[in-house]
Amino acid sequence: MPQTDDQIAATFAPHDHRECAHRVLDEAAERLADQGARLTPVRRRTLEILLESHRALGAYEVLDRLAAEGFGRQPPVAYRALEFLVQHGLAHRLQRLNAFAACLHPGHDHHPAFLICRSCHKVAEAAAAPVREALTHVAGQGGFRVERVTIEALGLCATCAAEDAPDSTA
Amino acid sequence: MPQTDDQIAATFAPHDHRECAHRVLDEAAERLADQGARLTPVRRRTLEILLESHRALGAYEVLDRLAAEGFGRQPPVAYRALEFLVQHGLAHRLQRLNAFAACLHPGHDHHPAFLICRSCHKVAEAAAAPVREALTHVAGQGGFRVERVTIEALGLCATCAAEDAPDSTA
DNA sequence: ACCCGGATGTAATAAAGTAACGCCTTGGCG
DNA sequence: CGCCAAGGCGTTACTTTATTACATCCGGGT
Ligand SMILES: [Zn+2]
Ligand SMILES: [Zn+2]
Ligand SMILES: [Zn+2]
Ligand SMILES: [Zn+2]
Repeated sequence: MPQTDDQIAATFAPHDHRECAHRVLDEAAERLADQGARLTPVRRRTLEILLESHRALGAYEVLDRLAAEGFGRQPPVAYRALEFLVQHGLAHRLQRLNAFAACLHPGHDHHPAFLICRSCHKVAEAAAAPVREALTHVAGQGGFRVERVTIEALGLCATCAAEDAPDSTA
Repeated sequence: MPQTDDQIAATFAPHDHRECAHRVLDEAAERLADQGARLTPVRRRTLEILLESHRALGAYEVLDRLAAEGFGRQPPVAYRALEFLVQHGLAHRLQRLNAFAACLHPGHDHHPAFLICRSCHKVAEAAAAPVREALTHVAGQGGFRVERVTIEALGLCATCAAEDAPDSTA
């Protein structure tokens, strides 16, 4: 399974995020090497940018960052890098947000459910298997064969709920 | 519950669609009257347009239709009518498609799961309760309180699967 | 050196969505 | 009736998101 309950809480709770980023980046490099895919500078930098926080970034936010660092400043630069990362399971696209987030569990279940906190805007990945199973069952009864699912939840994370404040971007 | 398994199959199978549309339109008018909301000409026509098929339409497709019939030809015309319908539970927005579909079960569960056939492009509404429950449970273990969910499945409907052809727009 | 495919970069354009404003109708009220 | 407030409709203008098309560059194989 992609992540335990602790990992959901860990995403939202304050933590040493450097460690998150390093771990994922290392795993990413390794996975790509296996697949014979190249982690070029733009791609690597794009992943690093996504990894800077647990928030999802729009393609144009990423593009601005890349452009500021000397990479191309046209939309395809960002879209291509992001698409590459998504295809190789290193990032996810959030439909509700038109945004992208680094995958924190590369190599595991690549179609997780997303939990989006409406207060801190962080995004956590949750195990989608049970959810997908329920959906596949319901659909199957109607003769529909599910191939891909999008599961995104909007809500309030434990950390924000504890603060009880209406907003916090910590 | 919003719909039975039969209703999923019914959506995808050939059927007298006039009947679908009439039934929903009547229910819609009734519901709006209860709520004191007005089903104005643009709004009514927008709903009728969505009801013409079980496919989801983009805002601009709807707009083109409205414009051709003498309504305004600027985006807000379509977006306002669509938003009104969504807010009153008469239509749904599909995140994956950036598109809208008439709700075929107004008055019931207003946050269904959507089953989108990749071949005929029809959209069916499935009972989301069990799915949402599974998600709420998983999220809850991580301390996340789910408030709204988006559940959309891409796949193949029974009718298209039976035809076994890779594509059919019937 | 030559060629090739993949990766970058660009310009240009499409598609989706929103803000802001004015006019007109509806419906309540003196 | 005349008046006003609210809501609905239409328009202009604009923002945000995403794609198409094409030139260039780089690395590896021959
Ligand atoms: Zn982290
Ligand atoms: Zn939060
Ligand atoms: Zn029908
Ligand atoms: Zn189908």
